[in-house]
Amino acid sequence: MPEYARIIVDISQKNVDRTFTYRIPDELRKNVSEGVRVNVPFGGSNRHLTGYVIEITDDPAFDPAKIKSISSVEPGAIAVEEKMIKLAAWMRKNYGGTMNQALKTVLPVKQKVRHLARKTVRLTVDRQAAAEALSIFEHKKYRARARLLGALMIEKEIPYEVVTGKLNVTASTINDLTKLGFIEVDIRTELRNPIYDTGKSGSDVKLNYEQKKVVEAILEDYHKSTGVPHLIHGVTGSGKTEVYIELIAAAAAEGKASIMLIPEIALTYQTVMRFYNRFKDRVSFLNSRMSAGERYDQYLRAREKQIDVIIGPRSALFTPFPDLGFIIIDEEHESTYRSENVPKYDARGVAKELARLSDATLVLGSATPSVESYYQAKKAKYRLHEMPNRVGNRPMANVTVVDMREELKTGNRSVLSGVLREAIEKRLQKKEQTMLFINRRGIAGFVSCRACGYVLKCPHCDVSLSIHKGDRLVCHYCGYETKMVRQCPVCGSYAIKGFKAGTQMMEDIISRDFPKAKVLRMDSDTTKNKDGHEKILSAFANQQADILVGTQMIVKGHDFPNVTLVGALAADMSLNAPDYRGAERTFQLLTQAAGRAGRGDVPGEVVIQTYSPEHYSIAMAAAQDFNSFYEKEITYRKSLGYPPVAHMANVLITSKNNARNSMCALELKKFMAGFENDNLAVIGPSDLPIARINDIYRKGIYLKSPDRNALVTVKDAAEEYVKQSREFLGVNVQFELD
DNA sequence: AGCACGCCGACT
DNA sequence: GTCGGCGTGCTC
Repeated sequence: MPEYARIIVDISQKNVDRTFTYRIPDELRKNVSEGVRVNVPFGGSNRHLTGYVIEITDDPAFDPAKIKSISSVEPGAIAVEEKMIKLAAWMRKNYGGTMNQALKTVLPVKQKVRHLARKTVRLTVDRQAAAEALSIFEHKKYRARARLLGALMIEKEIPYEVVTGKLNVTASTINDLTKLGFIEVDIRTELRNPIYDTGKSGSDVKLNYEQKKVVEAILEDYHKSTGVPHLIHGVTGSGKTEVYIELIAAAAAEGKASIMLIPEIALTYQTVMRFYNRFKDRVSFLNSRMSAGERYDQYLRAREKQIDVIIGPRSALFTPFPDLGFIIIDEEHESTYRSENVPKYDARGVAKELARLSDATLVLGSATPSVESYYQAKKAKYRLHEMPNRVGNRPMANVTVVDMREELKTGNRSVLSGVLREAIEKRLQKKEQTMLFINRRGIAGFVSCRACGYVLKCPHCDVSLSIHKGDRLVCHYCGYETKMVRQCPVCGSYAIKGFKAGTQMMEDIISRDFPKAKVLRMDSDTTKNKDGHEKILSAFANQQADILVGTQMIVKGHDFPNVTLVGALAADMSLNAPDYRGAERTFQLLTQAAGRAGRGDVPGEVVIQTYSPEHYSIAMAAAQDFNSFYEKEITYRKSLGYPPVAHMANVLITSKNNARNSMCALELKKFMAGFENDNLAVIGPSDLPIARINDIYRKGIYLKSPDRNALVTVKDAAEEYVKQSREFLGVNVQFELD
């Protein structure tokens, strides 16, 4: 029977920002659970504080004689924070990590609050009165009071941290002087609004029949609070955004706010303006360039019900709206919805749980839904809405697949096929634009010796170094940088050269082959500085270039009315990725790329270059046939027991010590193998594709089971096992589910 | 953050 | 002696 609760008290101060252990009295036992708000005695005078239960445990982990008891459970409706803590508890359970890590993800507010509390200390009496008081204090040897008053006579207003820090004046002194009427503590909480009114009035958009039907269907469920998530499968250009806007407006009319997630890269100026024109200052946006303070202001505006909708990347999910209507996830198939950091959560899963906790409705939308989501829709766990037509019935693009093996046979050794070359030539003549997208995976710009084949590698990671502008070699994983070498360090040959990064190489080839064309390049290199994205994209939109060469990032989100040709190079590169999602990713990329062409009045043309034209992901993308692709893919997943038919967990074991890491991986595998049965397989340990990053060695173990809960059980047991075992000191074990 | 404890100068 | 400001350290 769990006896103790770990509690975080509601004081935003660094030295108490940790858990304290309290006893759970018998009569409260059934009311105390993770996320509940409680009252506890705290400190020498046992003053009453509220706190949040973070964890329930049997382990006191503290001198039991000194442990106090929870005095009461806070009754009433679920506070926003409480809901978020429940969400954190759920995330920890489902995605691993510690409760503290989960909390930090969910309550960024808590971290920022102390930086934001812009408190200042100000003099409230005139100079003469202050001078009089100062001389009295000095005479009486009241040093702290004298210090503060003296400082305030030079500077009328001083930040609170400076007073307690540099001036070394304690809160009690500040209190006393406040009571005596000499000073005042000023707390400023002015909220910034990142959107500026352009004065343009909102244009009323008329929904077409298809859009109206979807909106009505979703609202019907929404009003009935069925809790069923919705999946909108709408081709590029079918007008999903208008549907979202209608839903958000409908919820706002009832005083409920909505969260809309977008892949960060897709938050373009056009999107911002569309929402702004409709919702004015009742909409807020989040992005990674915003300062912590600005972001925190948006959270406050949400809590104060000043906004009806927030739009942002996956972290926007944790906006503390007291009353939530819709959670919308646009482009739900995007990989950016999976967090890279612990807890390695999937925003779609978290959104579903948050919707459940808030009695809100989840809406997923995509032109190429993820296999997981579509599978849920097929099983009637999600309600599916199809939007197969483009707004205004614009035609779909014509797609040509070029077999690069045939090109080679006919003597074309260039990366451009004859078909694509001709098509580009035609666009240049007609003054239309072209986008070339390269599946970058696998063709990074590594450096190798032509004489002995030696490849330059990062001294800290098991990856090859990439050559960058000038003669620098860079590791993409740890940021290690060095100068390009002239001579092979192994055989001494001078024939050591870099294969340029895919996009850079393409840019050079295009410039050589089409000397008259103006070319823009977009990849992680050219977008590194602030607003790099926006600059390149707007230059291209303003037709300052004929051809845009880039990585996957160019196929996402943007509308360029004058683009009539899209070329996909090395389309099959992502097929060879070492995981089961290769085909899905390839299909999605190509379909999205095809959606970029011909959005204007001119029908588009798409050329897909590949070495495996027969592969279903490429053939179906060319035919723009999602359903056939899905059927093939789900059959494949079924036959091999991959998600979403079965569930998987990746266990990542990392350590600075290679031998120890391998040993622990084996040890852990042995432990988990004890759970194996007909329904649960443990595979590994195995070397990861990158066996070392930043001098940290990495091993992987995989668990497979049709029952997700079975995986959670093993995960919990293994985490406990690792915590107990001394051998795992210095070895990090992370779990990632599906 | 806010409270108690112990130190130290000042005043009765 | 003792009163009261001040600084430090701790809070389950």
